[in-house]
Amino acid sequence: MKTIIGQLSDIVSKGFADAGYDSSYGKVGLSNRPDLCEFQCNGAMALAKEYHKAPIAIAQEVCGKLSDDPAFSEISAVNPGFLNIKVSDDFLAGYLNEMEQSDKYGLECTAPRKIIVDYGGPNVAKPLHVGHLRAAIIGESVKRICRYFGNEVIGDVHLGDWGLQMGLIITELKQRKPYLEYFNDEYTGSYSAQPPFTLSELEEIYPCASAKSKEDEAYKEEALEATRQLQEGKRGYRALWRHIMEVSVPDLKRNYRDLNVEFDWWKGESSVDDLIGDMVDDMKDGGYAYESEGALVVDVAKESDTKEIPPCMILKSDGAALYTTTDLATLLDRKRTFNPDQVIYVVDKRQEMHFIQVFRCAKKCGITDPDTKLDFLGFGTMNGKDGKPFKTREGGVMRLETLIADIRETMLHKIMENHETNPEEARKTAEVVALAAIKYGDLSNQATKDYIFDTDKFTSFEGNTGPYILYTIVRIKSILNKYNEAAGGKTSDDKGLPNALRSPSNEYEKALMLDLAKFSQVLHSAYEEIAPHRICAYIYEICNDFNRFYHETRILAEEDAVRKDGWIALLLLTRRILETCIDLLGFTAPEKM
RNA sequence: GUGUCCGUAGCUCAGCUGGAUAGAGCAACGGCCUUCUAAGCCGUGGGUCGGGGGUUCGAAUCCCUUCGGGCACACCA
Repeated sequence: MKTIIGQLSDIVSKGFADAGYDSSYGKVGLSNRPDLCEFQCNGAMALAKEYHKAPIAIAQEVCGKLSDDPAFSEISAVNPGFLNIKVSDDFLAGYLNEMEQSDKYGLECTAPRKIIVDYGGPNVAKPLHVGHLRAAIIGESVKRICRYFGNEVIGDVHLGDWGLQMGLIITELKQRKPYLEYFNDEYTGSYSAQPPFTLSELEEIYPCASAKSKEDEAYKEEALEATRQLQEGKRGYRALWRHIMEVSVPDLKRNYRDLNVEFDWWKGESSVDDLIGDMVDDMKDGGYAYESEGALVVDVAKESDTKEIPPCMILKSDGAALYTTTDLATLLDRKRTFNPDQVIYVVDKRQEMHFIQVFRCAKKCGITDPDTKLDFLGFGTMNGKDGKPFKTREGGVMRLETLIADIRETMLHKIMENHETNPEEARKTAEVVALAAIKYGDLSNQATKDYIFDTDKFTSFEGNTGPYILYTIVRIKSILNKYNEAAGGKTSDDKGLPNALRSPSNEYEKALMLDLAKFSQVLHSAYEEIAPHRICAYIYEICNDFNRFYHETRILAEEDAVRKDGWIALLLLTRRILETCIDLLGFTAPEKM
């Protein structure tokens, strides 16, 4: 079904046409003066010039053609030329009832496309830290939004498992345990099934090696050489690599599960290693790649560039692959295995230049089809309250696990303070609320901007926070459950509940209904702009309007059964819309809190 | 240096393809619980939208300029 704005635009456009004007000026938008009207059309002012007429005169003519339309309870022409509109109660109730009956609340989807969302990008052998949080949260939401629109969507974690960091780990391990068979070139037997390190050892090895390489030139050389040998297929190193993956990947999966983040593909840089050789040859044969200062590069600059875009480096002067190489090969792999219409990269915005180069290079060399959309959704830095990148109190990088545990702890305390519940139940609730606090805190900000991760703010029950949203949903659930119990229902199954909405009986109810009616409109903007924060702003508005309505209306005590059932239907739809939205954001609501 | 993003209330942020009196939340102050979860609701105060020009009937929004900040500028990822 058409969005409410679409439907109103159709009506107003007809009014313009009936009055003898170009109907394309009849576009209706949300009111920016809610005190005056619910919707508005500014077309008359834009038309004034073309017809050499006062805008208010045009608006009055159009208004005259529309004043009897049953969709409006009020339409007026206001200086200098606004058309102010209030929809009729019946129109609104009718719209919501149609929504209620429709799949996805009447959301119109375009033809399904194949989309890959590339988010995550964690390095194996390195614990997830707060730097990975935004990619996970935003990417998961983007994936869900794209999927809701009926697209075939793949979430790919795209592990960092093939670069210098692997060489560094191997080098450090060799220094510590040179006697291991992996370092013996003469060894031809099979390697141990048991990894020669534990997860915590591995997590300690990488930062240690990384630090050494920055000070010790020879050490770094060795690591580079080890990286190259690993990529060339040296047996012992490949075996070690498998061990690193065995130890690391399950831990990553566990961490992402805690965030309610799920990937369809657990591919990585290493997955495309065998594609690199041919790909590079093709780039050379096609005349795209040439040697520059010892390295193999492809020019990607364009005349329209406002700044110099350096050539895209395909191979380093020592012949090893790098970030760009694996990203290009990944695009090739994606084309061959999935052939997506669109690939969305949810990555730190500091990497924008890299992706400009990769995208251009991929198109230029035919690695990606010309009509495949490559989108870079660069997100900003997560800062602490001091406005500087988020750190632990000691100034180190905070592990994601620690952050989550801290927030859960805070939530648990607050829940225990507010209600007496059994500790086990409180703990589970705290986990659910904590996740909402973290995710909503992130997603309610525009992805592209830096934001301040303020634990006190995000875990607060007041204001524009995840817990406030959840609290509102829990309130609704509570009423619905009580209604259901009183009616003798035994489950919280929606099927037994009334679902026919009535015309609003007061301004609070109408405000809530208008919010719900905007669902499709909001989702379209969130989808088209790849902007989850639109959904946050939307549900915050719903929650505010619901709580006002709630405060003004004694629902369960209402004696008029028809009216009461209408309200229950409204609550049910409100709850379903809210739950749909938070699911798109990547979190859930508890039963109680 | 070049490019790019940003600058909105004391703080954290909205503001759709230009529209009417620039909005929320937090913090401050004042109300509202014998009634469906007060983790709520209602109200008060708080702004030269960094500065200056321009386009337009109309600018926080578009253009130019200036100041202040973030970030990026080929052999890391």
